[in-house]
Amino acid sequence: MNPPGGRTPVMADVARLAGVSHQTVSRVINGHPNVREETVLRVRRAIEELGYHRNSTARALVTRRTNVLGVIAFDTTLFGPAQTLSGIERAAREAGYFVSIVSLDDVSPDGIVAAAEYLIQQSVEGCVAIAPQRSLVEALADLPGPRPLVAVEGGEGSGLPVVCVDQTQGAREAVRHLLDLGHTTVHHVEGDPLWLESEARAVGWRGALEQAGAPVPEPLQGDWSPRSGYDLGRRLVARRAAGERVTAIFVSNDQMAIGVLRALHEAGLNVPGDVSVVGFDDVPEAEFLTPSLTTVFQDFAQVGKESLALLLGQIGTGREGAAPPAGGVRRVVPARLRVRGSSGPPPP
Amino acid sequence: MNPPGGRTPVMADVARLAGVSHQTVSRVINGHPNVREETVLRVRRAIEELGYHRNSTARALVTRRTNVLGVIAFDTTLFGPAQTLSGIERAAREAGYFVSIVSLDDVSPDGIVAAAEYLIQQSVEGCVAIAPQRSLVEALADLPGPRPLVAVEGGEGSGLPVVCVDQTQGAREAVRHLLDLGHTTVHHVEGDPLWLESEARAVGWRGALEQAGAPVPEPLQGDWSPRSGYDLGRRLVARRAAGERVTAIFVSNDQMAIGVLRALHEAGLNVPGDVSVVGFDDVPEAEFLTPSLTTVFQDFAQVGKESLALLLGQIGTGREGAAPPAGGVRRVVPARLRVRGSSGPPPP
DNA sequence: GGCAACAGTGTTAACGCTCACATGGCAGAT
DNA sequence: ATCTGCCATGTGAGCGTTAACACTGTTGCC
Repeated sequence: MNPPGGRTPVMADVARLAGVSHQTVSRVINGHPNVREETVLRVRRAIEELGYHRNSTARALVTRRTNVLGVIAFDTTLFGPAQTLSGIERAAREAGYFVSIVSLDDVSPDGIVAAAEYLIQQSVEGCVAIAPQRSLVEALADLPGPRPLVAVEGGEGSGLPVVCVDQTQGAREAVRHLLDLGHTTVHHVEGDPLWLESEARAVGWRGALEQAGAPVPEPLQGDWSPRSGYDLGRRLVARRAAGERVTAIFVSNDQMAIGVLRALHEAGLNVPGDVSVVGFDDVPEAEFLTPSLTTVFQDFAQVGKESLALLLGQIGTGREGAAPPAGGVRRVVPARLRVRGSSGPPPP
Repeated sequence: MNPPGGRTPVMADVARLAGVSHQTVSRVINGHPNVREETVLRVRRAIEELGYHRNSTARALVTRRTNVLGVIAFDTTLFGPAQTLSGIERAAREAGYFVSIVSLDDVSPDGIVAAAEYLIQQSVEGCVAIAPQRSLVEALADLPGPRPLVAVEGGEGSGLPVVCVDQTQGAREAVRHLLDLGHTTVHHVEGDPLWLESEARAVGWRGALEQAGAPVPEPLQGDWSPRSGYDLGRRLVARRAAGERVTAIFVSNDQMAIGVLRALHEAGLNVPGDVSVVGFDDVPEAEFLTPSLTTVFQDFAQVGKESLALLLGQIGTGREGAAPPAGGVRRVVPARLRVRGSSGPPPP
């Protein structure tokens, strides 16, 4: 490169080459209006020639804006979080922000503190927490962590602004769909009991049953994994063998539903002939399982977009010194039932 | 807060409160050895009291190290990339680096240039590209993008250091497994033809057939989606109906394999009785499909770890001014066949 | 007793940028 | 001719930190 000493070029190098002051270079870079056309061109050429790039660190130091947003996530390999993260990342880039992520290995308070510390260290301007667990949301709400902070799927009452899918409504629709088909009740395989989504879906399930005056069977607790679905599916098969009437199962996510389907199949039970199964998430393969899986779709991309919008709103108001929107900001994205082949009328 | 004016406290504020110079504060923060125990304590107390956090921007400016690594990814919602990203993130955090991600919406040259630009803007110290497509790798290798740069799954010949799973070996083992079971040949459903993984697996498939002297049927081109698997599965069913002997199918990923299974099922064909199916990826649900899916496991966590190690190595050598490791650095992580229920001997 | 070595601390100068203000020129109004 | 105002540009300070060096006082050794 051209600049003396082979350093990476700085603004002063560009200025020298273009025959202007460093301030004029700055003006050109930032699109300041009052620069003569010809000067702009000359500076641009110099920038090109030197391969100059603005040092974002120096800029951040003086403007006090890092242009970095943080994302705290729990398990980004799961379908939902991965989708949400992707949505956030896209929206952030469009808004001119960088995204720095930290994924937690476990929800221990220590881990959360460390993550919060980590993001503060990095001087993020704001943060989205994909925080599907009550303990995590609460810890984040109380901690002196990065602010502003928006929670995705965080339950109510934490005081944090929240964006979430209406899990309860989705679950209710799923269960109502099964009841409408003629089932006298619906069994439930829950997700990881620590997750808010699991809780909210269970609430929806129970609500729909109670509203219909249907009996509420004991739910089974899984952990989202296909294996737990399989194990609990076998449990349900055993209950059935013991005389309990199990004709419909609402499973809290699609992966577990796959395990349940497997257990039913092994027991020689037909889906939906003997037992109907409904999942949650609408993973891409749901449609192509055998039978294709009735499930509940969540618009994660929308969740990502909304949470970023909320966060940017907070950053904006924060900067203008206005009062942050009063405690209970909450945006809810609706869920949609997708009826497919795994649900049908009960056997006679 | 205590510091005058309600600003966020800076080092000088801490220094004043502790009755030392700002440099001593800096020493305490950075764990410099030559500070009296009692002074350390006093400074720590002052830090605590003021809620002081080091300004990472100022630090980065003077040390010329941002402590940020970039990750360029293509589609982080797919199983492989999501896993790899997670592995990278974890390894980076352990090494004391922040991770900034940018995911490409498409592989257009423009998009790539924009992503490269974006990361340079952010002054990343290095970058991992989860770049599964030839065009992407080549564009990145040629572009004046962020450096050092490590490619994950990038093919050979780009000159970039590469970490990848041995796709070809995995595919070869899968096909050999089917041939060993007695199949006279193995059909192949390819992934997205633009992806290197797809290419490498096809190479392994063809190689194994040729080595065994088996005929090489025309492969079918998919796009990784369950739907394409389904469509191509129906195509194979049609070929079978037309008299072609199709008893074993090697599918380039598990999602498509699910679609193929569905198509076979719809045609009344039994797996593995009539047709054997082998996938690739070993997604968590593979074991719980009906039948459980024989597939090839890839250790993505390992890939993430290795790529980060490679990148850190480059950053290290770069800093010490040593020559970068000669062109062809390439770390290969082995793939492992997981035999399950979807593969068996051919019908008589 | 004198001198080197070192621990413990302070002083000053960068790092590369933007902001606030200063300057000079030229148009139009007075 | 003088003033006002705006355009185009330059000058200087400062953002908060670390690095280099300078300065004390104590210890150890000949």
